[in-house]
Amino acid sequence: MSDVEPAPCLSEFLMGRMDCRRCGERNGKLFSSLNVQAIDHRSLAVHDYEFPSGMRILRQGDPADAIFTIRAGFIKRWLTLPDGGVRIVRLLRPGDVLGLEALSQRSYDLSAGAITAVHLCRLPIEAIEQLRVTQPNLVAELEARWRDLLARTDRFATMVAAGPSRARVLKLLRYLAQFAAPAPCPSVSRQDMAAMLDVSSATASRVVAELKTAGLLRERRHRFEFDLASVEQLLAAMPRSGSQSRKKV
Amino acid sequence: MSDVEPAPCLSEFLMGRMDCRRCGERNGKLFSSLNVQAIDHRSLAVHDYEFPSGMRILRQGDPADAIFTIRAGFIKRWLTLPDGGVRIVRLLRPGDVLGLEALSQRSYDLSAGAITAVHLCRLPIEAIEQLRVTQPNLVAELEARWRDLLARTDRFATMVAAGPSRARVLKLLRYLAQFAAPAPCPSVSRQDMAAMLDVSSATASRVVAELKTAGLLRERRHRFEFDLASVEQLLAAMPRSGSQSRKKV
DNA sequence: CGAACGTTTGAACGATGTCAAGCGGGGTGG
DNA sequence: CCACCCCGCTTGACATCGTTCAAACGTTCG
Repeated sequence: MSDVEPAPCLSEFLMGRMDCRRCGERNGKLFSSLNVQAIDHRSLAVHDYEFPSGMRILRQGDPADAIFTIRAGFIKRWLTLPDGGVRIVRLLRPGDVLGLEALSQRSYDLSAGAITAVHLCRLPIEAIEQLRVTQPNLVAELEARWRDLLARTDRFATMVAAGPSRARVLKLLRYLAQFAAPAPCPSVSRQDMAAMLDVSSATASRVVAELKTAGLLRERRHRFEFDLASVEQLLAAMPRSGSQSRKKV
Repeated sequence: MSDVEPAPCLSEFLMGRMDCRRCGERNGKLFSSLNVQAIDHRSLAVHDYEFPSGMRILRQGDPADAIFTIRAGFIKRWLTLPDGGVRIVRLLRPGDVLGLEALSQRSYDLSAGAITAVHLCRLPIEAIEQLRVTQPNLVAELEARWRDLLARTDRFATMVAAGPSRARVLKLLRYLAQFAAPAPCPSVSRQDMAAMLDVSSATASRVVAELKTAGLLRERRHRFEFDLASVEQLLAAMPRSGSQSRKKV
């Protein structure tokens, strides 16, 4: 599942103009406290898009003129190192906002790509700025999203992408299952695993392959299907599941 | 430099009541756009504190009723894993705000400790909330700080705490020097290095020791003194300075 | 002066990254 | 519609790196 070349223009995947009222009904959690009807839909259209799995959505450094609410599917955000290498920095899921940095910067500082097929709404920053003055709760909403993003990043770094390599892969599976719930756990390419965990793709491949031959995991239709308890058990049985970490503090 | 036991009460380190006007003069960058005189100093006192190196300042889970601006010194923030292990998640420096999460949560979600002697101002959240309504730029200021914190965390995880263990230690030294500038590079305990980089303290110790015997680094008065160029050079000469990372994306 | 703790250092095993070759699937073009 | 090709996955062999374990040293603090 490699990344597809960038669309010359997002409009290729434009589905239509959104009716925010209806969206609010369906996705109670999205900007829950927000009265989206306050958006001046005449001048600032909210459109929704569907991207196929693997599609690049944002490129690091792109001019940032909108944020996106994720209505369905999973997204990865990554950065490109000076040497050309790639590191995946976080995952986003339905209910998350993609591209928050657009609200205080003029360019995206991470690339974004669809891990699965994705459905999202594009909100021009002008629309948000407009709401900011009329909707006082929006400020708290945004603040909570920043905080949540940071906390998730911290947790991922310490609880998933740390410890012995093989353990990291297992922890990633556990994380993915919980992260995706109630949606099924999306399958992730070995290379993406490697880029998330800082392990070699060979190691990622080996661990997954071993789980498969042990009958504990299967991969069908771009889904990982496995028994969470078994993975937990393997992790627990693992010699020092990732802690030469000092206990005393 | 282990962590000192928690102070029963911060007031032990209370230096006095602050005059925000004078503080603003000295630290142009702190909440630069902010008119701190708008704080009602009668009811909501701003006090400043000095902590010795090693002192624990905040404990994960503590009730969060204030943020702190860092006027001098360096601070680490860490989380305690379920198994009791410790992972240092980020560093803060003069000009940073400690405990931003207090503004949208009722408890701190990371512990904080002084890496060096530290001087900070305590701002009750009530004071900030008060300013929020009178000072419209404060919202943007806070948003920028969240964004910055996240970007720094991303960068640290990908550019410092990744790659071969020995390279991580070197990258940490490079990072520290740049991070601390123009202040001198503070020395960091091998255990803290280990907790930041997810390597063993033995490895951290070995790399530092080797640099010392090579005459490239010395540790005096809780300072690392070394030639940045030499460390860069070592890193460059390092076999694959941390990239089995895929190039193509 | 003793105890506690962190650092240093050695030795050895195990884990993991690198390299390389073979396989398989999906997409493209004939 | 089929064949080929490209790319990612798999898998083995191997060398190296890094963790673990353990012991000794030094320093700080009581």
